[in-house]
Amino acid sequence: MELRDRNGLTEREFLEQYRAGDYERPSVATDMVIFTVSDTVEDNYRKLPEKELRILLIQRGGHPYLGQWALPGGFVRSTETTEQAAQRELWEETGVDHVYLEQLYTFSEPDRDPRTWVMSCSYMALIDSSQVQVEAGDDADHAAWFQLSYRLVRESMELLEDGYIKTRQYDLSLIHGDVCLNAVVERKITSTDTAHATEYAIISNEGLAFDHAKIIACAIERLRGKVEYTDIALHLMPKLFTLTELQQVYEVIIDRDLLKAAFRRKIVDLVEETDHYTENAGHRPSRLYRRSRERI
Amino acid sequence: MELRDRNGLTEREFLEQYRAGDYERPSVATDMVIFTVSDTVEDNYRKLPEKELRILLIQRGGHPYLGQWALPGGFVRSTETTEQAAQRELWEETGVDHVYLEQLYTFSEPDRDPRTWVMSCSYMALIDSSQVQVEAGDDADHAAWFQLSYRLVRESMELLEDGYIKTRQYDLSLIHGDVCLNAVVERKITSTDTAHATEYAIISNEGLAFDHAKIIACAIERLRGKVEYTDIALHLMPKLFTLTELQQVYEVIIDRDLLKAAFRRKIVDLVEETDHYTENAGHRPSRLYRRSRERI
DNA sequence: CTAATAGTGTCTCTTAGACAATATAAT
DNA sequence: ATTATATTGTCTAAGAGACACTATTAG
Repeated sequence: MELRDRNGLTEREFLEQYRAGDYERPSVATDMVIFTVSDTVEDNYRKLPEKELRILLIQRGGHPYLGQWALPGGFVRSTETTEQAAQRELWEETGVDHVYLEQLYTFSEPDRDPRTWVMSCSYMALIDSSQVQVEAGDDADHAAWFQLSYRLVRESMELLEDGYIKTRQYDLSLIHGDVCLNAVVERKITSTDTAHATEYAIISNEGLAFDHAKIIACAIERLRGKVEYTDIALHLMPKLFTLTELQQVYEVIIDRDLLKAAFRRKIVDLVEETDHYTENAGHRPSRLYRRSRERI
Repeated sequence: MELRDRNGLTEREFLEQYRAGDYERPSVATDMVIFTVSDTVEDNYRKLPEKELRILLIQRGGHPYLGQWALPGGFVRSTETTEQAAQRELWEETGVDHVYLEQLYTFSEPDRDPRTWVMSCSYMALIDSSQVQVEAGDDADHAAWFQLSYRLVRESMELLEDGYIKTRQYDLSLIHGDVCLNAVVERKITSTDTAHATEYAIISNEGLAFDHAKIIACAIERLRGKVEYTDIALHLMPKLFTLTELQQVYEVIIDRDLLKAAFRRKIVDLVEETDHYTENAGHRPSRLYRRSRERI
């Protein structure tokens, strides 16, 4: 049972004498796309407020990208996983603790950070509006919630001998008060008999630091995809909500209107009725629901 | 336009004087789950051979995990992306160049490698059987294709106050000749109003190095998921194939039989007819298809 | 002819899309 | 009563599951 390697060492002996090589190592950071949904103001007392999708950004106080806006993030420590680092970062920035958290993608272009070799393991977090207390973090941070929109603006397809290249350009726009950030992100899918790859590229970018436009694009696409076939959207809802509110959240995520009857049939198993109703709405009250504990 | 930070430095000045901190950095490796599909031998001249799903493993020649089997992989260099490292590794191990390649997940438990702090950015590759020339790599490598099976063996659900914990245990079995590796991987989904997380854990493990049982489980689940709604399976097919072969590949991936008529309706848009047919089959010849260049 | 697979037709049941009808609190 | 939303019903078209029937080759 005492296996020895070609130098005659047992595993214990090998590990005791092991010294890490002195080849270069990257720094590894986590960057987080933290989503929430908020109500817009509505002055007609009878009308329901609309929903908007927001993410948290932090204005950079030092080089590089001084003054520009970046995703919250930080370096991973040798005593934690990337996920724990993300959770720590989330807590530091928002004071929120237990949320939906999902790893997205690891970005590793060697020159993505001008300082040094930094990989970013990105995460997506969903927090419900009732947990977003203040206007986020301490003011020193210049943290702010930006309204997000992400729209297809160009689509093209090139046919090759044995496959195709499909290119889609999306307009990413982030708005917080007077601050308006804009980027165009391209998603290029190459698919031939012998290869298949998806690449993101930043075509234009105003005010977003690093390659964060790519990371945000990646997050929205994941969120849009998962909304269709999971209960992920329910993690953006408070404890109690109406079905119309839930539908609004779906609509703001996929950026498309849904038919009420079909929507309700689709999500009926994801929610549970309660005996509570909305009050003082200026119209017929709506039953309140909560996330289902059964199924899925 | 010349922004200066709190020390009065411009970005160029800042980057020139920048020295990476001396905090600890992880090594980052890529590990690859390389899938292919092969025919089993069939002696009845009339019967079609069955398909089996295989992945490439390499027997370790040094500590740690001496003699055990590991995924092909290697460290990422500071001049390349993780994806390029994966491609390089793939080329070194199989001599195959352009294939379907997809990032899976970054594993970062600090103690996942007993030598030092190593994160693994894992990739899945699909190569078609016609590209698998020899029995893989040089013999010195002890590389081998293992037949893979991954089956749900236990499922349980615990209801909580505000959610549930769903636990699934899968039996992972890898066979190559007389070598038989077995592992049980648990997938635990915790979902409450305030949190949501998916964790993998290795319950038992015989002969697989590191946390590679987790990585393999992650890859199969991704493959199974994507088979349902993309044309991913077509990257496992040679240039020309019959619809029955394609159905066999679907079946071996999802480990379930499909109905012929329904299957053909489902994939009709993913393939294109050719004017070629199988020959000498001992029964009615079958039309050969190729991957569609249109659509999707 | 026989064995084995190839390929197509059709019935049913379920689901998605579209639209309509009815219900109800606050002012 | 009016307004705006809540909730349910139904028609249709499309799709998935299940099964059966016909076609075609090597030997």
